Amino acid sequence: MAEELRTLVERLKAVSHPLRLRVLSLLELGELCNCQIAETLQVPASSVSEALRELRRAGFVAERKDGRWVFMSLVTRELASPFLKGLLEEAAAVPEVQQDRVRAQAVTALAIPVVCSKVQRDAPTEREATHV
Amino acid sequence: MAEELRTLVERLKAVSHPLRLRVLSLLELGELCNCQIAETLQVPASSVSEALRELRRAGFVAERKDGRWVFMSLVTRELASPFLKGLLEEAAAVPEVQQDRVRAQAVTALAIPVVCSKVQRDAPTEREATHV
DNA sequence: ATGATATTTCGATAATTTCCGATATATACT
DNA sequence: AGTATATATCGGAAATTATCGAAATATCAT
Repeated sequence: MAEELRTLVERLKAVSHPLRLRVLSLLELGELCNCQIAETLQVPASSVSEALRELRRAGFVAERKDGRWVFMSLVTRELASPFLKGLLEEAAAVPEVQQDRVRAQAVTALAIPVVCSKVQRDAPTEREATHV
Repeated sequence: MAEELRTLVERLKAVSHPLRLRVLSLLELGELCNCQIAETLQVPASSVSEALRELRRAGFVAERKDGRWVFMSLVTRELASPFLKGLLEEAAAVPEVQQDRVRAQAVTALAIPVVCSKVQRDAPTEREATHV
């Protein structure tokens, strides 16, 4: 063990960001692909991709490629981290995060190709949330 | 309860910084004044003051004025926060933080005026030890 | 192969953060 | 009063980060 100070700070920075924190909390529900997250959070797919890259660099998230989709999930070993465990617990109480989870359930109920085409069409133009 | 996303992110940002994290961890030992921290960590007193301001803004730290000294301490209510508790636990395992605590014990063994004059003399010249 | 589409990287600007010496403010001591 | 000293604030240049459309890359479908 014996984590370096810089490493711990980098991990903290990785989650000190609204989008990245929301993405991290979403992944508590299980693995999701980039487009499912983009659709759930109503943000550009490139922003989600960048958020996931940072979360991966910090060691919180792992990827599993399946065809043209990349499924991201929490690294289970990380869930032993007292800090991450506490953070996820605290984040789960945040209203925005809870709303995201409701949206995610609607999104994951659909087949992935349906969701992703939807992202292609909607994200750049429509920015008003479909309620919730 | 029901913390806002923005609030949680601000709290995370406040500790996503090497100096601020070291200061926060030092305060686990008990209340310390600005100059004791500056001497312990060998950084300019103004940097410590700014670090403490951010930690105060985030709600982690409270001040108690006593003459020309300002003693800072952890807000005990905050220690109930799962995230902060986990973070402090994880930080306590970091070698740099452990070394800081050893230094702090030497510093707090001295009378405060002695320590503070020492800071006045030393801090501006010694620059080689700074990371961050 | 051609086209479609999921994801990543790039580019470029704007906004924010960092750092610390210098200066200001506040209290103590004589 | 004046001097000393503890802390806070300021200034402002450098570094870092945020953002998202556009372009690039990779895979699937026909």
